Amino acid sequence: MIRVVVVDDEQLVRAGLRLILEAAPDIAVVGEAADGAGALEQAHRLRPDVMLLDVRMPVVDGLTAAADVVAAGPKVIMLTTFDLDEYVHRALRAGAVGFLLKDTPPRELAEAVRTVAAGNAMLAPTVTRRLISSFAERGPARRDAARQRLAPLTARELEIVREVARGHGNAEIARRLTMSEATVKAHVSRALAKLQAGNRVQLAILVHDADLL
Amino acid sequence: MIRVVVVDDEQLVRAGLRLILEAAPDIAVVGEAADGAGALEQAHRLRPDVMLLDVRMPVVDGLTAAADVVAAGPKVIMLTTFDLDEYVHRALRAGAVGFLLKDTPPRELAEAVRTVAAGNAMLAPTVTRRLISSFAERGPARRDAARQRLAPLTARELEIVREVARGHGNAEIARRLTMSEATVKAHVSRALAKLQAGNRVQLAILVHDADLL
DNA sequence: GAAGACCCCTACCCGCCGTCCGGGCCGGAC
DNA sequence: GTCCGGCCCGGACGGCGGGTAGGGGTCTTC
Repeated sequence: MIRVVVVDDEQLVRAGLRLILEAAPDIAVVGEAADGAGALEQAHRLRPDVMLLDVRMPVVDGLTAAADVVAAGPKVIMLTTFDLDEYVHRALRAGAVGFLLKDTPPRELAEAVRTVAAGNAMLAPTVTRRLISSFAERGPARRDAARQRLAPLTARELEIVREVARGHGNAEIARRLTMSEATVKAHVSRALAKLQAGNRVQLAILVHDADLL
Repeated sequence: MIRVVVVDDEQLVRAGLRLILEAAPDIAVVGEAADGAGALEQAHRLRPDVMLLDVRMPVVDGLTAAADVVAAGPKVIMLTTFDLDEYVHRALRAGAVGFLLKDTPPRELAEAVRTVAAGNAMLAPTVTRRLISSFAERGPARRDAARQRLAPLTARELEIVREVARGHGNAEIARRLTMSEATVKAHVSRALAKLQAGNRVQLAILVHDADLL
């Protein structure tokens, strides 16, 4: 049985959600709250599996409460009428694993609760669409290219280049890896040649684009 | 009526998908193909609304064909047995708006076709989950912090620091901005002091985190 | 209109970075 | 065994990078 708490400032909405969810045999609504503060309190006291959080609420809104609720244990599904980008960003950064519009069909809402309880994620289709495009654009396009360029490096060379990318000087790198500064320079030089780079800055950029830290 | 083409190398799978989809009154399977080449041909000839593409196929696999199919018009939903990260990355970069596992329930499959046809996106829950976490991590958290650190720089200093972040040497920067190399050094030096950085590499990292190029 | 603040530019000195050269070590090929 | 190639290490030299000091320009502020 999946234990759910419903949070919304409008009692009518809470009642509606409760009706929808309790129609499912494997879902039980064990609590309700009317704002973010109440949500957090319920999260600690009832320890539900899933929490449905309205975005806009008086006093403490859902987005503000989300991070604390997530930290308290429950999976969080955000509910909203408008899928504004800013809402989505903040919600996902806060650790929410669901983001649904209030016009979601009842069956999908129950399905979302199950999906989230199982450790997966569920987003409204429009949200998914934009998440994908933001991923495809600034996604691993450059990252994979950078990794491929770094491929010819030796394990040791890569290790040193990563230190370079952290902004460390040769002397410091030498201390960290317990070797002579001259050796560090040699490795850096070899890396520069292999990657056809002129600067150690360019090495750092490559490593950063490749996401290695 | 949503017009769909099903692409899979196994005839049995194609037949199964056709059965599932044609059970829906608003979906019609208008074609089939057994590999990526066939998929592309059908995409051009039949101009379907949606194309279901298996990832692993002989000759031309689905991931390779996806980009061309997308360019030809149809929305693409990828189908696979395993949701490997690499598959997902390539598929989304190729422009696919759906990524489903083959164990998806029939009802959801039809729903995915409708969702995609309507211009939205549909991913398997496990895929959504990882997409979210990759988004939350590399969110604008660090970007804004970096921009704030760069704030005290003057316009000119920022301009020069950006050149530094591109991996250019002082002499080259001097040529580009038509000034003396000594001047470039002075600006860099000021920037280093303001940002409490020890290296020009650290400047480059800041600029990159701030997303300025 | 003079002082002050800020920005932009320049010149010189030193330390770090990068290059070139070479040696020791291990693996496989024959 | 011997040769060969790749990888890791080290030393000595030239050039680039960074620190310091100072001059000129414009805009505010009194």
